[in-house]
Amino acid sequence: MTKKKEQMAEGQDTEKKILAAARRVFHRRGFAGARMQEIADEAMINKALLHYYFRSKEQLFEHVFREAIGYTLPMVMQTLSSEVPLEEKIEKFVHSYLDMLTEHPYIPAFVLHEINTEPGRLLSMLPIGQISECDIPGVLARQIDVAASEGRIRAIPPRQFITSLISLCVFPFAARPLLQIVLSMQGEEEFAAFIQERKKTLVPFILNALRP
Amino acid sequence: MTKKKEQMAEGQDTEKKILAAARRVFHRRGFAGARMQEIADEAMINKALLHYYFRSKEQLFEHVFREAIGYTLPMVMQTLSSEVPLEEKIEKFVHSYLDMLTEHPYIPAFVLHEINTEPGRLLSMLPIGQISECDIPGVLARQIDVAASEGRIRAIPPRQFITSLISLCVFPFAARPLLQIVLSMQGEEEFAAFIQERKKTLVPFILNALRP
DNA sequence: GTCTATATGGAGATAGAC
DNA sequence: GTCTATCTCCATATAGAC
Repeated sequence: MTKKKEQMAEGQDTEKKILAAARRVFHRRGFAGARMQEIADEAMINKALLHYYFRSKEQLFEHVFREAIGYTLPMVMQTLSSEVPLEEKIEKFVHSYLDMLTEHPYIPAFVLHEINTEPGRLLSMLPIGQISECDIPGVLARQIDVAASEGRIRAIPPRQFITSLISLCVFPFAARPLLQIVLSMQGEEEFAAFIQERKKTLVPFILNALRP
Repeated sequence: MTKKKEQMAEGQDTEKKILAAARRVFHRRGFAGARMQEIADEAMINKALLHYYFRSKEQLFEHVFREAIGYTLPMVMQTLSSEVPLEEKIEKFVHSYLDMLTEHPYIPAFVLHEINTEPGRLLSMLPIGQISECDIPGVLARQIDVAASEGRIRAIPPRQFITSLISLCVFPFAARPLLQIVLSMQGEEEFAAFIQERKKTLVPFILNALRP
């Protein structure tokens, strides 16, 4: 292996280490609360290297933010706007979403905060085209209409249904520290058990809510 | 009116103006993102006055945070741990909570962010004693048990039920900017209409979800 | 590519006149 | 109580050696 290849390999590795560290720090503290020094420490490299790889804090943040959106939004949109039957779709959504959030538990609080703090600047980082293109409310409106006319479910305003579906999955992760107090569940494992239990109870809860 | 009284009156007025401005700025930007200068500008006073009234940014923040908790948590705890029948309690909770959040729409995102960012420091600002004292899970566990044994509802783990109840009310406010895109509702009034609609659909949704 | 050292600006906080 | 001016520190960012 030549010196050059070693350097390249190191370089890619460093970039990955930086991104991993930046992810953790930005997710924990948000853009305004994050410190480049803390990111450098977590990546075990020098602060100056951050600027070598990603020019500015702003640009490093943009990577992390786009990545967070990329992990979550496409799955939500694809699942909700697909053509599988409504009942099956609900089950699939709850399971996929809770699994994904278990892997990335800090994304909800992170995205919600940033989107509320700087709506203007961050909206440009969202794939608005994709979002309106896949037309979740439209697809679900049709599915609800059909299912309601067949008497399988009660009618419900599609936007209310979508909101409820997402709320029930995402909120526990965003509110985790508070929930752990109110429900007296301390520790990682207890919360994980709570989410597993939720996977089982949420599907019948929602299906029942729609029952005629 | 003496000079002294005028000064006192001015003083109280200034303190109120500062708190009102601090509330807006902290709610929008969070602790780390807020600037004392911006608070001073919004209050239309000098930056130095902030420190005259509230020694430090930290202390000013503590006022705003405690106030936010005070607006929201007591109502939630009292409503959920009261002894009214379950069905009635659900209706009362949804209405009171959505009304309160409509008045303070930025509190959810604010509190969720801060509690995730600095769990340790902020937990000391929460009335932990009160929370565990009123024992929401205990009261609801009993109510659910009774209602289930009478065949009025299906059994459901209390902590799952509490989480769902709160999620369905709070999340739309915390996720408002994203929801407005996904559901194409632009503007203040459209969102207000959405919340009013939610008040009507949420109660039957939840009651139905519990039906045997 | 990676480091040390440094420039630069901005934010919280204080001193002191009025 | 309220202001202007200023101090001090810290965070981002860059320069330049290796």
